[in-house]
Amino acid sequence: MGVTIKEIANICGVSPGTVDRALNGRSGINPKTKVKILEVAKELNYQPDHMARSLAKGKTMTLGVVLFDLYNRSFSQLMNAIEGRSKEYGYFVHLVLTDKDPQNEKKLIQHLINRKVDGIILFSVNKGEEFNAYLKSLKIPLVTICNHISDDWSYIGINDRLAMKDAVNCVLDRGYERIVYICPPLAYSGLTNIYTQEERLHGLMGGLHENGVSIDPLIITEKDYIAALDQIQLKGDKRTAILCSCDNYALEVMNYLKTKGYKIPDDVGLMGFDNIDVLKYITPKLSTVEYAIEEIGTMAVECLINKLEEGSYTRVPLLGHR
Amino acid sequence: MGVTIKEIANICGVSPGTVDRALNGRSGINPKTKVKILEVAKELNYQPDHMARSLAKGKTMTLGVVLFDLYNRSFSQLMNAIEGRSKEYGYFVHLVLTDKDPQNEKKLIQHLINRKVDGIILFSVNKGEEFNAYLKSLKIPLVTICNHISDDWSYIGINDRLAMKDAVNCVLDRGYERIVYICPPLAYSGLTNIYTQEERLHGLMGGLHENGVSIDPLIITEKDYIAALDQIQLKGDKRTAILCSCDNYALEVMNYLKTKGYKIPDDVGLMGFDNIDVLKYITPKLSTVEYAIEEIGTMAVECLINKLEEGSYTRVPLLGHR
DNA sequence: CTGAAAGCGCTAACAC
DNA sequence: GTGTTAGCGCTTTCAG
Repeated sequence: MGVTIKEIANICGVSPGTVDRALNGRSGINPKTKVKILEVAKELNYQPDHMARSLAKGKTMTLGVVLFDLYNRSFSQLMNAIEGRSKEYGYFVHLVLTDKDPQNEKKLIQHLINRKVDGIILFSVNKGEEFNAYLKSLKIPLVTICNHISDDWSYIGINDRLAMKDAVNCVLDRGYERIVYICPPLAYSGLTNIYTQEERLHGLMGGLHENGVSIDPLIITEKDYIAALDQIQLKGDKRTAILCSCDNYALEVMNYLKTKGYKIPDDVGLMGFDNIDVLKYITPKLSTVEYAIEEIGTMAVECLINKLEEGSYTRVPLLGHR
Repeated sequence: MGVTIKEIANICGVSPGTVDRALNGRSGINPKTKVKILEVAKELNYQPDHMARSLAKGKTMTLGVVLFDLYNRSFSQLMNAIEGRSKEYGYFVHLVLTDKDPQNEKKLIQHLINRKVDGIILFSVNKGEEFNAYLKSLKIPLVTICNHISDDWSYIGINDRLAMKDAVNCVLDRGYERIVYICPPLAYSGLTNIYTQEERLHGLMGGLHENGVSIDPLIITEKDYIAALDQIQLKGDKRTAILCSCDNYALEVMNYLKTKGYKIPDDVGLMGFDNIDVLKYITPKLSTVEYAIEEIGTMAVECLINKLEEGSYTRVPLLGHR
């Protein structure tokens, strides 16, 4: 197919080794022969075979990225950021989507290993000791994002707990006295990795039980949370606010509230989490928790590449929110 | 690192060739030795080195995917579909994002070539004879999506022209007599590949000049189309409809109209294109043109893989819309 | 400064 | 049926 190092060597009357020296700027080569080789290479539009190089060097300059899907708006923003930053460092990405299926995830990680990616950025659906041990056995640099697995790995994310607590305080300040919390993933508690969601729940509970306040929220974990919500009396003597563990749910709830004729935020309060970019088109404005999702992506890349090239993980502080 | 075919050969007291036969189900091997080899392989958790295999076979089982970005909602839906379908066929994807920069795109395509992807799915920002010749020189199976380049390649997309024409007719039926068309990409006419946008424009013009109708639309191609729109008197003796070449613009326009206090669709008509999934959360409901964006992705994968494995492109008819 | 040669791990054609 | 061997294209060590 393409022109090889060998052909260039033949044409220049030198050996493949010398061509390699010229092409890769290694030392120990006569400037004149180097120039000539480079000329010929350019002439022939030589393009190195990445595959062969990787095999020889044992390094692929590829990062594996494991995400749930690209439907959730945050995930595509995340991926966009990861792709961009990786490219800047000369690494490229190998994206696999698990669809939140733990078995699938294991298979796909194994696949990335077989493809000899240099490192992995993992938004995991698996959890637990066994899985952690498996990851360790892979002996590959790995950075976890959004869902924590264990302290064996760098973790990039925000302080979800604190963020949700702040959100709760904000809601209480506005005078709501009754809280409905929507978080379907909690139904998978113990089954899959819902670390982020659990953190947010903790934040919720924390916010509802301090500073003299003590409110017990009504927690909805049904998959069909709209149906569940429909069973609840939303207007009563106490003003109700519906908090959602992410904007996606909040948007669905908003649609529901609209069809029911409830006014937001007067009749019912509503709050999301993530500040996905489409919110700017939504009316009424949805209250939410904002943080830099792209930054999670870029930090993950930097942390991973740092590990690859310097040999150690950098400790990344939890990112901010507001 | 991992256990190799050679080690297995040693352990089983056979040759690497035989191990290969067992592992890859090739014929000409004693069932008994095969069983033994497979056992040992499983025991040692043998994992084939994809890199080495690719080098030896000259096939990577990887598809390169070239998109603008993942910000546009349609693009992430597209990518999600591509990843999923590829996986089903045992191919994996190598995603690169051009950010609509033609030079960048060329660089990234070259990169995919160097990585020896088996085929490419291309949503191109480049166009023209020269670029087409370049693509041909690559001698690699390639499928174009959304933006047409030339008939040298399979093209997967919808009949944008007809779809827009239908949309226009629909708008006219509703009694609007003045049309503003928003399509900033048209400013790049001749510079980058805006095939899809041009088709939509043709559809628009077609719809406005037939069946006795003859309306000249006001076409806005400014990057800051909101500012441009702000210069225009929207309420007058003739009812105005604003058509947008995609939902993204329509959403921005809707925000603008809301702040100006215009009622949609009474004061001003508004129509988008794409039916991106977030529209279901938008009020008032945005009129739009719907088509199966995921299908473009899956068809592209199938068309490309068909070419890879059968050796010929399948002709894919333009997909439907409504 | 340059060449020769051994490998990276796997495949496949050709012997035995 | 099985072993041998020559690659795939590039890197790298060791002589010279």
